[in-house]
Amino acid sequence: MDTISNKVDAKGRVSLPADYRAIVKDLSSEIVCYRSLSLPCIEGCLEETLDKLASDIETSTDFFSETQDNLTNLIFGDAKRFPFDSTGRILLSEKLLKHAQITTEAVFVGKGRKFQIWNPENWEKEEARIRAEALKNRPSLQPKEER
Amino acid sequence: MDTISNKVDAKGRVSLPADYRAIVKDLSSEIVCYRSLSLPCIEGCLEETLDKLASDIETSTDFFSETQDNLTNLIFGDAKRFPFDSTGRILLSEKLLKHAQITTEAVFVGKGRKFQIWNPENWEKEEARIRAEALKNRPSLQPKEER
DNA sequence: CAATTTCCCATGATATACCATATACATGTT
DNA sequence: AACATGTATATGGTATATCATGGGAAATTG
Repeated sequence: MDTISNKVDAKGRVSLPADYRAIVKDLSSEIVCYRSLSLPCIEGCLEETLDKLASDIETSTDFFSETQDNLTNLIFGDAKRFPFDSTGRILLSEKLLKHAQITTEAVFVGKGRKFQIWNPENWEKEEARIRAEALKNRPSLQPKEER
Repeated sequence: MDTISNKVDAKGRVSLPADYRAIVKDLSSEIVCYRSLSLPCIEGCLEETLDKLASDIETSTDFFSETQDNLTNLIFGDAKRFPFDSTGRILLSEKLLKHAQITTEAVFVGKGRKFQIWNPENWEKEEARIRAEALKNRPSLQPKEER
């Protein structure tokens, strides 16, 4: 999956890039979005992905566990279903847009089973950061003819 | 799923958010609410969820099941059915409202199989607390999210 | 019979579904 | 290679349906 930038209109509507939609659509007609815990971006995935995470938590802790309580609150309290309209758009909420500082342009970044939605400037910085990080951790990948 | 704030009128009536209702309604026309054991909020779920909890504990071989048994009894003693009116509202009792310190505004927080109802200010604090906690413990969650 | 509770209808606000246009992309043709 | 044509996507706007909420009528209770 690649990185695609789409416009966000005054109502907060964005087209989910066609490539993303194709993967999602026959499985279900809606996706689930929530604020990233550690980054200023929106995360999206299929509902089944969240369900799986939830049942993982349920089986690893008991009904009265405080950890479980916190996690389910965090995940399900923040996540929301976003159905598509007939042209393949979703209507993002104020809360999500604000968290990701998105106003008129949204960048979709594929992450395998999930994807992220960024403000263009923030994504640019984040990508640079990730690249720098990757190079630092894998010196062998660095071009040698540089010098 | 999702967190939604609705008004509580003078009679103690609140609309159950539409998204919540959709999941509940065809299963049964009423939900079950009770005071949270550990937090200043109301918890709600389907009756079948409580039934499942009870039978899970009956068949459990867990060493601590006696403690859980007691907790379950506490919940059952407190729980009460709340039917909807024709517009999808429930009438919360004085006891529940007082426990959650709710007067004019009620915040619904999704938790997957159940949900909580909070006083807005209390929820704000609680959410901040949970987020901070989750960030601290993030390393253990990370592997699951990554994939 | 008074007081409380339950039920139902009316309204305004909001979100959703639908339709129309514009843009980009790919395909095939001259 | 350039153009034209067709298809699929993206974007903008409007009508419609749904929901939250307030008020009041009917039913119930003490």
